[in-house]
Amino acid sequence: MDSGLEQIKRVAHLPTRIASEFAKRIYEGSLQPGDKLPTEHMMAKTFGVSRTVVREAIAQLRSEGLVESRQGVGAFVLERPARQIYLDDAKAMDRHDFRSLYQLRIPLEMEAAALAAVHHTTAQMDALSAALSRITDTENWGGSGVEADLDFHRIIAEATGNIYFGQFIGAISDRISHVIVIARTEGQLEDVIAHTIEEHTAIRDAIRTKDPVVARAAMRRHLIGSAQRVGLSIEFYS
Amino acid sequence: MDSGLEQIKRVAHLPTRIASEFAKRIYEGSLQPGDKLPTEHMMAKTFGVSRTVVREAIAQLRSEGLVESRQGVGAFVLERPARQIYLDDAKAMDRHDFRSLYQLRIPLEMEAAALAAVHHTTAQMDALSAALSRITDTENWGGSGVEADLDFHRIIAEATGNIYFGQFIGAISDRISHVIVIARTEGQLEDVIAHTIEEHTAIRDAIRTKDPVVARAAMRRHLIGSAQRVGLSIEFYS
DNA sequence: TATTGTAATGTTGTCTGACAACATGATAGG
DNA sequence: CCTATCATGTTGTCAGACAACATTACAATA
Repeated sequence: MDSGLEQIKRVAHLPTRIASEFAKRIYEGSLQPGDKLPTEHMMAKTFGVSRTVVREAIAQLRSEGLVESRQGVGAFVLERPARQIYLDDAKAMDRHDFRSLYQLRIPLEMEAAALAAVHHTTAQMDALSAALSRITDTENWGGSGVEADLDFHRIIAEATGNIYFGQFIGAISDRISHVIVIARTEGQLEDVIAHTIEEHTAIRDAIRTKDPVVARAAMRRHLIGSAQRVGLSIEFYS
Repeated sequence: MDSGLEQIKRVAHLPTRIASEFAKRIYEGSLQPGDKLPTEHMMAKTFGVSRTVVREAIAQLRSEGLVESRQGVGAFVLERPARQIYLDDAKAMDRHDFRSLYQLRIPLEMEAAALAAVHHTTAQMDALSAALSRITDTENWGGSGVEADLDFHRIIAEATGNIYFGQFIGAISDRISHVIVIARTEGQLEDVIAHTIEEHTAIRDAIRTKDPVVARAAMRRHLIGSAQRVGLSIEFYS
């Protein structure tokens, strides 16, 4: 089959064409979050298609997370998630996956601590101390304690001043968070809690020194300790 | 507003319910890539809805990349991309973004080289040498030369034996590849090429020694050199 | 017997019209 | 001023029709 002939014959699917047109407007900024799309009736008239085609196009945009429809009102452009990286979460994470992702997390978190030592702001140090207090003060080690812990790490990633550290470490945290919840619910020994709190405090203090080497070492110690506490043997060379 | 009342009142959007049902079947494996979905007519009868609702559900699934429709034939489940991590590429990458992503890439690639030194297979070493030959032999430094270069790094990531290294480094490579193409098109000095080839050869040879520390150091040297060659000053502590 | 052409049937793509359900704004009544 | 009702507009769903494409079966011809 001559591919030139096939190209001539193929007519683009109408809903996809219209969905692409609006996606383009959203991505290039001429349609902003909160903006209302034209009514279905108006779009059908403007593009010279049936309302069915318009509705299927909106179904596509909805599925892509770009718009939401409100019955009786219209379709509105959604805020695009600040998140620029997405980790597939369709499959439940088994122990091997967790170990693999944890292994990848280690060099990232260590580098983030070093960069945060150099680049943090006063506000970020305050936020880090607040997260540390939430870790220390929690009465729900496996619930809000995990949230505070992951917040602590996210704040460090943000303090690198490099958005990708924030994005990647945030994505990884989201993916492993429920595994950590389960691990903490199953074992709440007091010395485990005490070590975890001490290690986080040491990281916070190390970052405050502004010395990247010290900060990196404190994070390394915590990640090793943390892995051992959940029975993980992780090979790494950082 | 009492949230219990709101829960009772809210009826889920029909196309979304049907799309979710099929997405579930696809994710849990009862529908496999290549399988044909029931006809629209049959689905409408089975679910007791109009064909419009079914079509909007299929539009959603199509938009999620889970199915493709063939006119006159039916809708078929698509292969799910092996990729489990997605980097948003809606926005063009500027120099600052490139530097930030490169900064994050450094600890990952160094750790990957170390792990690859320990875990590589004979086939992976052969593939790495083949990619190295493609780098060395290319007459199109900015085209197939870049492809070979990124393949080289992907093979190393795969040789870690940890799928997340492959996924993350692959995602990053896809995102920065066209920037590298442009950089190489703009400057093709012979000593730049010679250094790049020598550094890749050193990495290949270091991984072959099975010594993670040596491999890590070779990758570090390359990443520093590579950054300098494109005029990037990157702060890192690995 | 093998190949080609045609007809029948089935399926997706699009259109039209109608009504249900929801939302908003204006107006009237207390 | 507040509440209820009505009118109008918009999305959600249904039903029917026809276009466009795909597949299969059967007949005609070499």
